[in-house]
Amino acid sequence: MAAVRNGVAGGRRPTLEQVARLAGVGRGTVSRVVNGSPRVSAHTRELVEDAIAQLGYVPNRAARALAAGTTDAVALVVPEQETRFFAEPYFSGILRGASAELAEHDMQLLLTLIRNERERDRFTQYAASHRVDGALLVSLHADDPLPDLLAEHGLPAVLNGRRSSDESMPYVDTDNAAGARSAVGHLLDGGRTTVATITGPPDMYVARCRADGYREALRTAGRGVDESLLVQGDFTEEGGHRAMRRLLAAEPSLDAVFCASDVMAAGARLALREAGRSVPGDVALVGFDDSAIARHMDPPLTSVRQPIDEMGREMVRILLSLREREPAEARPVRASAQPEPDEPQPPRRVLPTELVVRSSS
Amino acid sequence: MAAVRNGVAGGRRPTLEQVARLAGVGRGTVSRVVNGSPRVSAHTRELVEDAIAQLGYVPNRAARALAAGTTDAVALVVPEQETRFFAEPYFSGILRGASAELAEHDMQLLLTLIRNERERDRFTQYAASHRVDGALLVSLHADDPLPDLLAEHGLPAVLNGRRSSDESMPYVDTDNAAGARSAVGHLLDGGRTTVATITGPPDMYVARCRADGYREALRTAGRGVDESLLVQGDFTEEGGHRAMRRLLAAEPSLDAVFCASDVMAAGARLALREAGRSVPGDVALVGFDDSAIARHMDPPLTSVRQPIDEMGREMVRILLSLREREPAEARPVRASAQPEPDEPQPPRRVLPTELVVRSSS
DNA sequence: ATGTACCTTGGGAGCGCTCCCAGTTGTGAT
DNA sequence: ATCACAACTGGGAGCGCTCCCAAGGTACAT
Repeated sequence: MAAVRNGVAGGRRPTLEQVARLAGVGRGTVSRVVNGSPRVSAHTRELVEDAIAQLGYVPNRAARALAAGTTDAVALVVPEQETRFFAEPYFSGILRGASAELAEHDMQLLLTLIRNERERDRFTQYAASHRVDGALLVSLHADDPLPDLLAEHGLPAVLNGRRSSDESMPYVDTDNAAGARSAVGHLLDGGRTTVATITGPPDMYVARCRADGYREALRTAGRGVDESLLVQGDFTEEGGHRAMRRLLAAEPSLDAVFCASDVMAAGARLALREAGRSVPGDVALVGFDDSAIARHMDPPLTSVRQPIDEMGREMVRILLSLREREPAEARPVRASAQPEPDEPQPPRRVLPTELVVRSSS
Repeated sequence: MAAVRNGVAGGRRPTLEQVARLAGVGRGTVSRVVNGSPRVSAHTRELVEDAIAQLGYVPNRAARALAAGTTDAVALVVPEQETRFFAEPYFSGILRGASAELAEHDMQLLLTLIRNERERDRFTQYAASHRVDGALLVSLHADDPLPDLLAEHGLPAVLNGRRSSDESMPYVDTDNAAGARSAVGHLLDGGRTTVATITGPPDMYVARCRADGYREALRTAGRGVDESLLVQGDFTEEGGHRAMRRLLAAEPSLDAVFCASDVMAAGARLALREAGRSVPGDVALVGFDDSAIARHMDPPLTSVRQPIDEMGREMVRILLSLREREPAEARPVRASAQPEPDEPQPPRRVLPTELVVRSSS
């Protein structure tokens, strides 16, 4: 590799040192100016800024990372067994929100898809080598060891969605129960009498929340909850299809269904069509997520919208606030059950949902 | 991976130096082992590997980046005026493919969404500070200055899709004309007589290619091309809707339409429904992209699939090969029109498409 | 004047790694 | 035994930045 590093003229990128020389000041001063420290006189600052502009100086991030032990980058980690997650606007919403918020803080987003054991190890190593200042964890399964691994390495992390009702890590979630309540309430308000629901897998907390919301809405309306009207799906179209067929067979008088996801609603819609039931004439349908699918269904699907972009943004905000609390240094592994006095509990945020009414209900 | 990460003296992460001390060798030797250099005796290598395992050593990437001038990360850049791009499986496919290929090379993916001027500047700076070894550019407009800016900074880049027929940069594209030909050929084979097309904006090369494919297919079948059957859309649903209405008004006898994107096909479908035309009975419909929308339309849409994952992978492969040709060092800005003897022309790759036949045709 | 307190400033000391040049050792040929 | 040559190995010299301490200035009170 015969790299001729510096051409005679204009080859290499200018360094702090060169800026300092040109401005006639010391390195430290330039560093202060670049980092916006207030401890620089106005006059000197101007001098340095001129030199920076003249040279087109851009700080070398690698050097900064090495010297300061901070990287100005966070990882967005997506365990990706489920392609589902990926194609959904959900993902892109998180991405967009997180990216926008990070940009405002002049930080970078590292995207990490974890497909298998090997890639998880790879990421753990990466985190261990402190190439990122924190991690946003998305679509995590309850038994994923990743959060613990990160905590062990002293890397701050924020979850998207709780893994259980007593989530111990910082998280951002939507109010799934409230969303479900509004959906079911809407169906009842519309005069529907027999409202069923197609749920997600019960080992997912989000699915339980939505099912609970369904029950609460019925109780609030003074109706009893017929557990046979809760049928389990798995967040896939095929699962929604099966669930709907089962419902139709068991409960012919059914006139409304709340599906815990749009994708399942699409499957349910198909089953209804096959059974010759019209939507919303015979059966009203409501989904969850307000995805592209919802808009393109026939008829367009009423659905519960989550403020996804905002979730992404909020995750970043929390992550950054975390960083301020505990310096990026690897802290000793401490019993996580024992919070410190000035850190009463991990920050968390639950965002509201909104019902988008379309013609399926 | 029960690495005993920190010996008695907890706290900091082990360094090369510590590994060297423990193994009783020099820093250079450990570095060689870590980087898989062959110039180390088997015995010494074993010694070092033991020490690494014992200490749970993970190289500090920031230090490596600084010392070696290389970062083991590439940026995926998405100028995002068009949300379209983002929700589509197209994006996630590229992402998935690129991520998988990068993981195999132990490299990281930096995702950069560029929403405005400010963010573009930010990225340019970032690239200039050499925090990435290269860039994957996706969904670029023909007049985007980004490629030139990157070239100026000596940062290798690969495009997704050509900007014109004589693209000067390395790129990966699909054979859009061939895809269109197969779609239109399929419609003709099905006995359709009056086949129209809804095109994309003519200032996008991809749109022109698909329109050309449409023409070629007609000619190949021995039919003339009636230019009034080419109606311009803009890759949005609304545009597809408008275009279809125009077509229906101008050409009542029409019995097939090839849409240059699924999204436009969805709009067209709506217009057909409004006009009381059945699909595929009265009018056959074919889209392009094979997106989620295609599968969920009623009836499911026949569409042209592109090997998107593979495109992402291939982009990374090309980028890495580029890196080998020209060392990451900032090379002197050279006249780009003057290729070097050992670098005849930028690498490029055009991948084949596949027609996915569903019930809309 | 002298002292005190507070700012600003320069620059040494690393951060952990790679590069590369000697130095050391081992091998085979003379 | 001697020499040439190759194969290993150690460690100095940075990479460009931040951190931090001490030096120098300035302003005000004593």
